[in-house]
Amino acid sequence: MSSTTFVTLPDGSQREIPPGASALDLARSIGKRLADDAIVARVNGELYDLARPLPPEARVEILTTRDPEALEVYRHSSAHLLAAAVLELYPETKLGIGPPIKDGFYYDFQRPEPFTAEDLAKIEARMAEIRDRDLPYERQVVEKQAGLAKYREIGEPMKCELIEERAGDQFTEYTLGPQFIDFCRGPHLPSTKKIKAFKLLSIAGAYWKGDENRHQMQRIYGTSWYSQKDLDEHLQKLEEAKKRDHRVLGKQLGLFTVDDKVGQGLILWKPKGSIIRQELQTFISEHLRRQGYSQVFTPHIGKLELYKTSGHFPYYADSQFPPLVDREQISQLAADGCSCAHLANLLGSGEIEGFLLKPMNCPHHIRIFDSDPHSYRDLPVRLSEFGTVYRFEQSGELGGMTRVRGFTQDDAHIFCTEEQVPQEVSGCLELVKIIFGTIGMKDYRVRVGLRDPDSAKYVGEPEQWDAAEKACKEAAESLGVPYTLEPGEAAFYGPKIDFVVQDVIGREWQLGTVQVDYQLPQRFDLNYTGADNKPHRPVMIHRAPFGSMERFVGVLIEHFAGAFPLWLSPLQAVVLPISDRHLEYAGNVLEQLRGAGLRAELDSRSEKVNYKIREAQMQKVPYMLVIGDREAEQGAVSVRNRKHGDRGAMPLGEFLESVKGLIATRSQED
RNA sequence: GCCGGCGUAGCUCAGCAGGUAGAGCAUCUGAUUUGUAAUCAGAGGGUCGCAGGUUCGAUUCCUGUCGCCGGCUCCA
Repeated sequence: MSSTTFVTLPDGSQREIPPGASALDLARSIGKRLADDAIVARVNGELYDLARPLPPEARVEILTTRDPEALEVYRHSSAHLLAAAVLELYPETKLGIGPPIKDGFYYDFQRPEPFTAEDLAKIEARMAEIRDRDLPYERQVVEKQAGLAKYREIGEPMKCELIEERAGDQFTEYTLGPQFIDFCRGPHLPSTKKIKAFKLLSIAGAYWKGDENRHQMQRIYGTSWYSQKDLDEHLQKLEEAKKRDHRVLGKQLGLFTVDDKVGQGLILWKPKGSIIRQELQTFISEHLRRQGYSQVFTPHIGKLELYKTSGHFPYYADSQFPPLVDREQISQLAADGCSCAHLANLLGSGEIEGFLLKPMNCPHHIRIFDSDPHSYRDLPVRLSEFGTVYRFEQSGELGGMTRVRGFTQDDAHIFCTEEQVPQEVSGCLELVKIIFGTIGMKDYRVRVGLRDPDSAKYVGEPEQWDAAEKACKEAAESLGVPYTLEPGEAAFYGPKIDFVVQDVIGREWQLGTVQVDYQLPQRFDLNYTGADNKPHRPVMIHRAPFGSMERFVGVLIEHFAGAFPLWLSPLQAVVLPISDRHLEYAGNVLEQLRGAGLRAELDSRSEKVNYKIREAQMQKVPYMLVIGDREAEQGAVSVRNRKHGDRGAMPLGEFLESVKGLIATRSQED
């Protein structure tokens, strides 16, 4: 054992401290402030508890509240505090896992009784009590077998399972007070009193190890922060987010509705929402024409056989509506004594011919492509359609516009030669970039879904996969935004590039997607005649830059907090006469606004302007045109902008020119 | 699909330890004629999600069902 510990600090300076000294000792020797702010240490690249003795030679970095990793440790320790409180109050509870997560932490518990909201308050109070006891989080190294025996004895079967799976010959555990002990890699805070502000937020069900075949546990979610102020701000932010929720705004602004008499997960677009959708479709159609796409229309159903050929049935039978079967066939089966159970089996296995509500548009487009012979000179053929598809999502997953059972994709399929793939993929990405740029959506991430080499669920030749994955990676690269490679995230027929955004409560949604497919052309035996006068197999690219109109508009509502840019606003201007004697001129103004192509309305109610303004403001109408004596005399309008307030009077013609310009360029300003 | 919570007027919500309900906003009517975020008054509006059960009596308690919310699982 060396007689001194040599420490190198981040600035390169070196120190010698007594052997067995900890990072906390080191911090104290540097300064009280640092010691107070210290959360955890990074020692030779590994995170160390502050109290853990340093090795003889150590590069040490003290992590304080400024470091993101420190916050994770802080929240991990908060999770332990939660578990300790739960065990004190409900000793029969069994522990699962309790990691930190974005903005907080959770812990999974198993207990016969469900936790209630009142329990949560009790647990929170007990957490505060334990926190005030100033208990240290103590790290211990134990031998695997001895440790296992101990956890078996205290009756923690899930901990035993984890130890069996994850531990080497030794593992670490952390205690908190005389009772609480947890198999845990750590590190943790030095003491509970470091935890300043926390709140338990919700209870939810969660399968043990995320496996729906295992038992279900109760997960308690919480959040913790370095100060009450930070916590309050975070809670405030959650409140604000609720107001931006597209389900709330969609109702307030009259954009869409879901009616259980129609069915779960089926969006009814109200007139105002329909305008937004229509504008988006016009917008994208312009770019499709520019990029040489052809538009097609196809029906909502197709023969089951079609989807057997494509492979969608039976791979995805569970998430499809069952096939539509004609009456005669049903009667025949009944006459043959077919039971309901048998019928269900036959339907499930696809042994009864029928029609399927289409889960995807590609088979229809493929049949259009194949309805004519093609030469290499024709390629690429780009077929686009705002095609509505139906998927039977699990009921617990449905909600708002982001997860639905019927939706319209801004879909297209490109049939091209293998050589054309890279160029076509980047063409698709360019389109996505234009769309996101126009909308002003910057917070999206790009996910390149690659095949998982271990899995057999993919179809196609490895060489083709390699080529397609390469094309996707290069295209993502050229996009100039950060992207992640995600093995195992590919579609079964090919790699893909996805665009993922977050909603107001932090959930991620996939929007646009570009997928390279070598598989379907083969399944459908597609051909084109090459320059060598021989048949060749085309490659298909599936792409939908918005993903679906439903999800995209849902995300857009939240992105704009309901205040859509002028070109997308369902109502662009509202005319507000001050009194009845201005009605005639106001009607005149309305006519001219509409004549210029604006979506405008007249508020002719006998209310004060303030009242009308308030209403228009809450409806987030971009322009309010106040009409009084002065305006009527001068042929002017007084312009109030929803964001900038009173802009003063101007001639109507001038106003029209300015908004027409903003609309034509799809400006984000108004 | 699973776990938990919730479902009262168009909306947001109150109420009921079991005696068939109330506010604000919205709507309608009247008055007011108004200058940049709510003028005043009056009226109408609910088989308390739906179906069973317990009870003299259920919006309230129980069961089932449908839907919504949070999470889990899934997501071509």
